[in-house]
Amino acid sequence: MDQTRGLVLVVEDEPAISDLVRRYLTAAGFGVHLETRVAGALEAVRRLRPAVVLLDVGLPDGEGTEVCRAMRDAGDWTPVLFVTARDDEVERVLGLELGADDYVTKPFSPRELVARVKTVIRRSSAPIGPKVARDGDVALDPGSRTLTVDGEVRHLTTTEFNLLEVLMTAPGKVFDRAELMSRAWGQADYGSSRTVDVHVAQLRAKLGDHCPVETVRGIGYRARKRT
Amino acid sequence: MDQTRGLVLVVEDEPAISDLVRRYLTAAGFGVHLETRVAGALEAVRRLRPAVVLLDVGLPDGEGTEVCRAMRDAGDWTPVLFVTARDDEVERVLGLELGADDYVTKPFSPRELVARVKTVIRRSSAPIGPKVARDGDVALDPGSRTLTVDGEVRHLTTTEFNLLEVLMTAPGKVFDRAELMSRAWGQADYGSSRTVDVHVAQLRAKLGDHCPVETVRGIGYRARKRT
DNA sequence: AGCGTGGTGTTCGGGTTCGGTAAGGACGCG
DNA sequence: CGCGTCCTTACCGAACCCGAACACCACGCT
Repeated sequence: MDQTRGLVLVVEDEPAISDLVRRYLTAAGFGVHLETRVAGALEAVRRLRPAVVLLDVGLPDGEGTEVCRAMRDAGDWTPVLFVTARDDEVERVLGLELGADDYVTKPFSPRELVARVKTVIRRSSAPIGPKVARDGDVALDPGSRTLTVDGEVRHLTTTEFNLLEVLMTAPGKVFDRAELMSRAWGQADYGSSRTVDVHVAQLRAKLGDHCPVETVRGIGYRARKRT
Repeated sequence: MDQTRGLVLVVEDEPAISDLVRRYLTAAGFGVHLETRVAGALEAVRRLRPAVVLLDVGLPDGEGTEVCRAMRDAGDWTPVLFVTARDDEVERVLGLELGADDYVTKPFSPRELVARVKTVIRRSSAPIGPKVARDGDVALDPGSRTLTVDGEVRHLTTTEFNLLEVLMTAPGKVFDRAELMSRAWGQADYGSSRTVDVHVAQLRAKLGDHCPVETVRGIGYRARKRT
């Protein structure tokens, strides 16, 4: 098992899930180390210096969120990807305080999990410095989760920020609504709902003329490409 | 039957369903191979190397889950999409035990099925470079769904873009009107109407002299072949 | 060359689909 | 209980597709 792409620390107590995750991650070229408790997790992070930590929220001896918080308190900003059982845990996990990088909800598609691990790594291994997506006057900082327009900070809700982040980190690329749902909400929704549209409208209202999001009729949306 | 978007292996014993699925997938540009038994499925996977496997859970000679498990055990990570009859099969199929990539429950809308197949393929395929179809000054980018002529962006409607994309991704190949309808519109039914001609006219109007679409009298249209 | 026929280019209005938006309910949080 | 946020629904205007109708062109025949 070579780990050409880096080591993933998996903290998960259910063997059924951890086995599955291990198989997929190793098949994708990652190394995998497994912990089942909060207790051992922190120690493992320090010792192994993984590229990503995959954290189950519900563990036998505590919550995965504790691990993340402890890491951040110790100055460790290794990317963390949460696995949540219920949707209503999502809000808590994705809050500003915690510093989670992404999350997936059970039951999840293993392949999607791998895809998210890859993107998290790619994001974190990008050139250091203020990692901001920008478009003219608009600057988006995923680290502090803040948006500045004309040098002036504007408040965005969690959903709005996620949505704008997805769009602006791939300028020019067109996302259909299902894909936006999947990326910004963490769950796929193939029903015909106008949720995405409403939040895009919110973004436009808040950003005014600066809003880089444009409509692609019949398909979805995309962020204006900087030329 | 050519398969511009890849081959889908459908394992399904009910002809009513498999016929429907085949129609929609081929209309969407996928190649389709049908198996009705667990027995033949594995062999087909090995031989045909499909881009996706669409597995019915309930088959005459076993469960579709066996196929998935056998594939994974053999080191085959081809994306698998399950079709389940009952909701309570979902948990078992998705992630928790098996490593399916997605699922649909009967009865499903064919449109949704196609959307999911596309999603699964997108997730599994490696990060894509900008694959642009070009002809001289004309460049077509499927990712951003933009058309540039002489470096200047022109707006195309969804239908126009799809049509031009179909033609330009197979330069030199002649398409009759029914085939164009099927590829660009995603539906097979075709009365004798002049709809295609109208949109070709629109393309020519928007692209002017640069338009690579030429008429093949008595047959249909083709994109000029650049060598 | 003239002419006829079948195929194609083009125009245009009706009907439909799609996206913007506003209003209201659900939910969690303080 | 008030507040903020999210999601749904319904309505409306605009963009767009389609089909028909008509003009035009290519080709073959006399």
